Amino acid sequence: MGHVRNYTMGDVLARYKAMTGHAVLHPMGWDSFGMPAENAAMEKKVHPGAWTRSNIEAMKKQLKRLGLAIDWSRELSTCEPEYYGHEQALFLDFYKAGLVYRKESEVNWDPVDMTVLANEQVIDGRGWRSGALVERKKLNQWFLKITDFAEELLEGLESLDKWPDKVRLMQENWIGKSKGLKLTFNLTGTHDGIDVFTTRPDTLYGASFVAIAADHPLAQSLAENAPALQDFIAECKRGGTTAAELETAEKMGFNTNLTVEHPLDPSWHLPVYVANFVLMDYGTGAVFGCPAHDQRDLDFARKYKLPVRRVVAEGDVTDSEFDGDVAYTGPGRIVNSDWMDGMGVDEAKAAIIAKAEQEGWGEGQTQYRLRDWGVSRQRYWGTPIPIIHCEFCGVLPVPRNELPVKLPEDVSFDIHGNPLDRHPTWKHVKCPNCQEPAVRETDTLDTFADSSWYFIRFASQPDDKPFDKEEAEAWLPVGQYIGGIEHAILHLLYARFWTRALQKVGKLDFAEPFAALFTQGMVTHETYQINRPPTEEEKRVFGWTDDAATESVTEWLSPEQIERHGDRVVEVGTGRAVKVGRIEKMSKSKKNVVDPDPMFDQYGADAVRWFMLSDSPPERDLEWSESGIEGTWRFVNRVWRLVDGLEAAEGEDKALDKSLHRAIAGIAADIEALHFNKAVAKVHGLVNDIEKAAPSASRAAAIRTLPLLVAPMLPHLAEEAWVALGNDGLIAGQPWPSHDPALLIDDEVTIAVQVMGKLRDTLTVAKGSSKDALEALALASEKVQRAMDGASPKKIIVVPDRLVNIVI
RNA sequence: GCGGACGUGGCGAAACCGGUAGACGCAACAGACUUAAAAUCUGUCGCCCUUUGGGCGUGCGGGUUCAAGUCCCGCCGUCCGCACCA
Repeated sequence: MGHVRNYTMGDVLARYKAMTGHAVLHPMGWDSFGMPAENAAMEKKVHPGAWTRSNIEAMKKQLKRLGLAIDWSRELSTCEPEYYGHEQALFLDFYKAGLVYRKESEVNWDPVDMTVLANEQVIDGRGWRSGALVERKKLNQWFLKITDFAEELLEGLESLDKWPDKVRLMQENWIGKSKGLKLTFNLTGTHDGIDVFTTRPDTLYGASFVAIAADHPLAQSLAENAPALQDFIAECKRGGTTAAELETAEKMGFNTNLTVEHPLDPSWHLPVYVANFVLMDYGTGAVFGCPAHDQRDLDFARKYKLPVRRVVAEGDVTDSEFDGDVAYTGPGRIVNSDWMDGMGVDEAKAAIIAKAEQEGWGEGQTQYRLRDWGVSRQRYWGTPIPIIHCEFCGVLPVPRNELPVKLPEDVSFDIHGNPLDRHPTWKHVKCPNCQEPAVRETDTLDTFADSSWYFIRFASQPDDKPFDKEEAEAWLPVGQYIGGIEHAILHLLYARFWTRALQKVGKLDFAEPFAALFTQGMVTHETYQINRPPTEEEKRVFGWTDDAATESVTEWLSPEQIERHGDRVVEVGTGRAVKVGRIEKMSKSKKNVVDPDPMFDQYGADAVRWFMLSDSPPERDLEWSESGIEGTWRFVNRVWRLVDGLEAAEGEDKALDKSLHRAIAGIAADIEALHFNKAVAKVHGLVNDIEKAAPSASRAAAIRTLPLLVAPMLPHLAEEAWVALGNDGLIAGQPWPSHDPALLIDDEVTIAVQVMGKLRDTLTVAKGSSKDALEALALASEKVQRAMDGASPKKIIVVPDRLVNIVI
């Protein structure tokens, strides 16, 4: 249903835009590589390709029933070599341009299944199938240099004025530009130093330790002769790789017993720790800790009993000794900092950067939180990375005339690990340079690569290259992109990067792929659970004894498996009590899904479409309900009855004319703004007015116009109505009806009359009445006089055509 | 932990630049039609009271203003994202 909602919105817009004279390209494709297919292969013993293609067929059938005005001639599927072969060509273009490189990076490693796990396959620090404690392991992996574009991607956000502010802000934070100081702490008694990046150089006098990442070269070299440190580093590597896990893990440190000199006072020595909360990927992999003004540093300092020195005054508190467990990160005057005392935070930052640069122990630097895009996946169901590794010639691109590098079909998922790596023949090739035996790269590309350029392929799809520049540029950038908020950062940022990368290698001449973005809400439904005794099978598998087996198993139920008797909810058939759970996004795992097909059967596609557009604003979640779909079905029938019962009549109905012309203008404006729920409300309003009106020429005209107004939303009904009203051809080709602007203006308005801000009366007056006239009318009102209770007005506020407020 | 949002009747919501809170729909209730039911149609529908009137009301507590759902400050609650799900 989530897709149904998404595509219905796009379809309404596409149909409306066509009616208003625009050339519309409304294509459909399948982002069809990825883990679900491999999971299905493991669980159901089907080939990922067969599983994927049959899903696509089923979904396509469903979308066709929904009545989408889609140009199916441009359909594409990312798992077919006709698509991913071109992607491999683009990858090689990027490789040639220096936008691709290899480096070591950590993955979640399941030591039992001997396989790499995705973050979602790590549950509470354990592998989802094996239950083994997950470790972090380093592998050589491929990266795209998105950081080369960090500044551009940040600046580009400003031009995206048709994107939600929220998404732009999320991307801005993701890129995470920060200005600070990179400085070197000299290791006491040596000529070596530790480079540290800080955004708070103003707190340098509050430093009480230096911490380095477990992967930091210094930590690694110290560990060579220190088993305790080796153990500590191993400890740090336990657990997942996600930011949430790393940052919520308990702060741990290992004292190296080394010290560094404070750059502003070489006689002041700070201890050096290896710490689990310092990330090698960000900055220099080392930080200095100022506990009084950073929460993480404070937690760490309290745990290891390190000094906590206040260097920013909190209000008038300036004591050197810092109490409490909440760091102060707000503004204030610098204190206890020698020559910086009395400066503001920003002033101090600038001053110390200047001093560091002058004295040569540091320099001002801009850092980005954005990391390069790791595109390697140790999986089968993805685009093979077109690279060959030769023992003698090194890393070589696959020759262009050998593309596409196709996935082998004969693979098995019986044992773990990457099937491409295990395949007996696939990876063994001759080196294109020296002809000696060599091996293919067995990593495949992140599926985000597939979704980073599919919109270009929609616009232009020649056989011999990924796209034709002129043809693609004729359509692009995308005029309106509709997707879920879950894509706010990664997909949208990668696609923006990919487009820029194409621009850099000369394939395209624009930077931003999506001119306008809309993020729609999810379709949700209640969840249902029952407790039931275990089956014999479950007892056997889980080794439950008969005693233990009296404990019940909790199971999700689908909406068809429950029925209501008043307030009671029970399971169909068994009558067991059902626990009604939270309203959540429809998902197969919680079984709270509603299959569109039976709904099409029962109510028709138009009623389903209307439901998707009604009530909830499109950016918010929509709760599916049985009574809701019945309501929309009734409405579709009402429209049909109006058309079916049309009688020719004479005479003008001015009020209905106004209602019609307002609806024409209002519905158009709402669709343009993607306020589909408001457009639906306006259609309801018009239908109500038509039903109430007596027969007249105006009423007949309104009924004849109605199908055009609902055509983008209810295309099937509209076509039927069009024919029933005696018109030729398809309504889909008709222009949107025009409206008379004169009919949108009222000659009378109802204004509010308040006494002391409270509503006491309303008055209907001629539009544009003078302030004096409104004031006089308001004071003359009996209700107003009663409310004033003899008091005399002190002040009267008059907002023409709006209200009068009398202050006494 | 960091970042982002959201909170209005029984429910989904609307309310443009601060100017009549609750348009429109769902559910519910009453009535008409019917032998009956469904469908359809008509009406009621934020809460409270001393009911041609009045008081209260947009998560909670403050503030600004003639006037606050809307602006400001502080809370509370819920949801989403966090780089190998897509």
